[in-house]
Amino acid sequence: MLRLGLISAAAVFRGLCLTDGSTVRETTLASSVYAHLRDDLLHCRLPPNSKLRVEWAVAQYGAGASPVREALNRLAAEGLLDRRDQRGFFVMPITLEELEELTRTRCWLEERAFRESIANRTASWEEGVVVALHRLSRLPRRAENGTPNTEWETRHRAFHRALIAACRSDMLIGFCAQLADQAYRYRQVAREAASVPRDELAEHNAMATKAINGDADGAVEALLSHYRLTSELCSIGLKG
Amino acid sequence: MLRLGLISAAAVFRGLCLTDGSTVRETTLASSVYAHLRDDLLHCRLPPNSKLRVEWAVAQYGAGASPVREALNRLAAEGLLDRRDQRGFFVMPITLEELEELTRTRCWLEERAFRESIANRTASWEEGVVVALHRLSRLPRRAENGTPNTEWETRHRAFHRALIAACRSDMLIGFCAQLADQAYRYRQVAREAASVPRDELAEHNAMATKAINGDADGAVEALLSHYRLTSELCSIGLKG
DNA sequence: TTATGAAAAAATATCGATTTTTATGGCGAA
DNA sequence: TTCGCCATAAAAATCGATATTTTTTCATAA
Repeated sequence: MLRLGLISAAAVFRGLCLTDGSTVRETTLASSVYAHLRDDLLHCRLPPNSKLRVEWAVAQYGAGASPVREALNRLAAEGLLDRRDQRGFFVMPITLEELEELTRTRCWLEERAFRESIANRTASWEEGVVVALHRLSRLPRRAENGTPNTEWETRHRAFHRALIAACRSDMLIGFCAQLADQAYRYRQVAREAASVPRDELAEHNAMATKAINGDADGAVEALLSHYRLTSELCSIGLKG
Repeated sequence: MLRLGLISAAAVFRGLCLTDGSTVRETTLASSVYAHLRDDLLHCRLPPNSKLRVEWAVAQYGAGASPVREALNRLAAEGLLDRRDQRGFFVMPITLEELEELTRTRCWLEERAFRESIANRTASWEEGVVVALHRLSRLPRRAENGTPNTEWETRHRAFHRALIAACRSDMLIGFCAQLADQAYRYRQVAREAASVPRDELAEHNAMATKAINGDADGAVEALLSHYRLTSELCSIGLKG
């Protein structure tokens, strides 16, 4: 069946290029709406703190209320939306306090995951890190005109996932992914104070190399200062 | 409007005594169904690995497909259900491997949360711990006939929440709560090898006292052995 | 007997309309 | 003005029915 009427172009095709993975063909409308909404939330195309009306989403994504509400419920459970009974859904706010809590929590969890990964490292884990780093290094972070490079973001996410892949806890990896989603929102809205020059490739190189060499303390130090610097730049972007 | 027909008694009243809190009056059908389903899942009244048909839940909880599906989507996002597009929802399985991963992850996160809580302890945090411990100590874990005491479980959860309450990360507290939910399921299904005698009050006392006295290492050691022992008993119950 | 595939049954996913609740906009009174 | 209060509008929540997909059944052929 082909749905017609007041629908956006995005709604026609049940697929999407995701931030944390490749293009996927969604099988249900609910999952399609979920993926699109998630992408719009991560890129802060939906303003933080604003109300997200069901009717708006219905018109925007070309689905009925049922699949839209299912998608909204998922996103609320993941912490990207705030759900209030009888009141509707709201885009989670962006605040300095939340950024600080997020950064703290993220450093705690990623340090543990990274240390476990290093302690349990195998050849295939090492290879995954090397490949992810190589792929990341082949792309510029932004285009010449300063536009963020979506593919770079995808590979960046994949690289950090590769670092902790051997930690032996899918649950912990999932938590880290949730925190990475939140951090992504902050980077988008703050535009990360692009003025400060930064050699990200060197940073990524350092943490990967040290991890592979079994220098856990050094690797963790590199990873955490990477996150803290990013957070600091976001913080500047938020204030300024 | 009053719904009639093939509905269970539970469906009539939009309220519930929750495992991790007191009785709440739910405001929407979706939230009511969510709370009931969650409770049934935590107590393994819905068999692990079994299919959870939407129609069954509709009949069981006396709501339409829309609110039921919203509830199911939330529970899937929280890791209590497995959602497969076009296939439906399944109760998450109970396996030895998952128990081990769960225990590992839980120890990592709770240790961090506990250490932070102790490092940032305040008078009101200490008082919260003391009160929670006292309340827990006033109830038997089981009735004389061996029936688990629901109120004890509630207070047990509250006690562990109190321990990490000062960690300065609601996100981490939320993750710990999710892991506690999972652990609760394992304890229910394994019936926790009740044969082994165990002085749980002493265990709780030890971790609380050490934490309040600022003995972080000792408190963490007490907390983690508490979790590991429980996990071990569950493991025995699962195998046997 | 086992594999195959179409028909039937069952279950999921979705829509369109209705009910219920909340938010809004005057309008008169303190 | 500012506060309440009712009528209205808007939005959320929910239902009942339908469309779509998966699963099962069962007859038939290899």
